[in-house]
Amino acid sequence: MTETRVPIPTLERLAIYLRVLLDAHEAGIQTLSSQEVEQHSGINAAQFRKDLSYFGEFGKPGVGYSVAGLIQCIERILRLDAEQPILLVGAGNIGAALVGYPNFQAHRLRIAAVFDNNFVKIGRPFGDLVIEDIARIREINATIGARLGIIAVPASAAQEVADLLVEAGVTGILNFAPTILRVPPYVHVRNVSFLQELAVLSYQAVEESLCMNGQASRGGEDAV
Amino acid sequence: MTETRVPIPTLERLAIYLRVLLDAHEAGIQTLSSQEVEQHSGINAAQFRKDLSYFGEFGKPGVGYSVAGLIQCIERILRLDAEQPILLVGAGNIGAALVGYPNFQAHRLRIAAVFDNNFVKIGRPFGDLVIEDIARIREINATIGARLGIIAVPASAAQEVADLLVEAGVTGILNFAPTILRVPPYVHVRNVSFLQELAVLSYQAVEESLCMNGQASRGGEDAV
DNA sequence: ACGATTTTGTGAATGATTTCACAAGGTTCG
DNA sequence: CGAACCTTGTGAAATCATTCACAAAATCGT
Repeated sequence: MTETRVPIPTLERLAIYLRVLLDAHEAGIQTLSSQEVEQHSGINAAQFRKDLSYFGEFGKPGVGYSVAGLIQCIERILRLDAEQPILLVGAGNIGAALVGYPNFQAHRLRIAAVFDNNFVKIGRPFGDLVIEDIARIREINATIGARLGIIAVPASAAQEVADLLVEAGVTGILNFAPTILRVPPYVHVRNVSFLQELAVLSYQAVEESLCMNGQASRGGEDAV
Repeated sequence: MTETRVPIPTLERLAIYLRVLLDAHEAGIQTLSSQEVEQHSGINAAQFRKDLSYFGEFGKPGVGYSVAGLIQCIERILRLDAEQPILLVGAGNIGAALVGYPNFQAHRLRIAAVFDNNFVKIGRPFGDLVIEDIARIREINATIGARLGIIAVPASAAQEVADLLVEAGVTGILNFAPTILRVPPYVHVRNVSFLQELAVLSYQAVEESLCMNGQASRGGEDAV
């Protein structure tokens, strides 16, 4: 195991393995081989082993992986071994879905505060929380110390919110708004776009590549 | 442009380009060069050109791309040139966020029906729609003819719902439940996992690779 | 009309990720 | 104990994706 940078696809799969392991643990299974993980995750056994090899050696040849042990290791890798507070900005439909999402708890992810800029909403209850004024985000996160933030506001406000989150000390942003966010290089952004996912499916669901060759201008006005 | 299979990353980016183009169109811009698209999308200009090259030639050397023209082309590629009906299963928080999502319209994606298995919910209004009994999904899609479906139910019910969607004629599934779905090979699935995204961010947001090397068994019981 | 300038489309080069294949370590059972 | 059997961890090979770099095409100014 040499000291290389961990590929992002590996990190993404780590979360999948964790889910499989938690399910297995729930079911009382004590040990799992990479082969069995493949069965449950759909991810190639060699891939699983190589993914883990970026972080150390966790299995026993001839036996497999201790479910409980590997859960702990992956949780530690992903910093999910201690409760991870999250700032949510945007008390709309998506925000409501997130605070009501039951699966966060199992991963020790906790939405610690909700913010909005709509003064009608501020002060109202939202799940277990009360909606706070976005203007107070920095002040409030001085107490919470969250490093993760979620942007669930319209695209037009997303950049402004991103700036505020960064200023409040957040270094990882989950962005639901359909915009490219500009952030300092040490801040990580992941975008979730329902539209993008559906667009890809829309293409794939009709596999006829009727691949229209042609020049640029059609329908609309010509270029220049 | 040789007859290769289109890479999935290319399809994902197509949706991003479309958004940039729609924004530019809104702003009254008539022409865009690949360089300018890079500025607005963060995606390398050469990447943009190569992505398009899988489908044909859409630009004019020395000029760039007709915004209106390219919008039409990408919409046609992604099958977003005609209204695309979608079946939503699960009238919970995530379902509510989706039916209330304002950006679908601009992409001619329309949630055409909502289903649930909870008899308390069936018949109630949900956005502009009325919640239908999941048992009637096949019958109802015989009229709608949707090829896309969204699963927004708990993980425990997701596989069952996937089977029903496939039976109803859906060939593309957007899955919000944290499970691996088993579907026939001609059906495409895309998973959206908030947990996965946050887990990756959680890792990235603290870049100290304190990389614990060690043997498998720790904390819990030994393997076997 | 023509040289200077711009920008496309695309083979080739590079880089990243996945898969293979196998030595080495561990287990089981006679 | 030792032979048969698993399963891991990992270099090497194969596959896949991105970026480079440049010929060809279009425009503009004179």
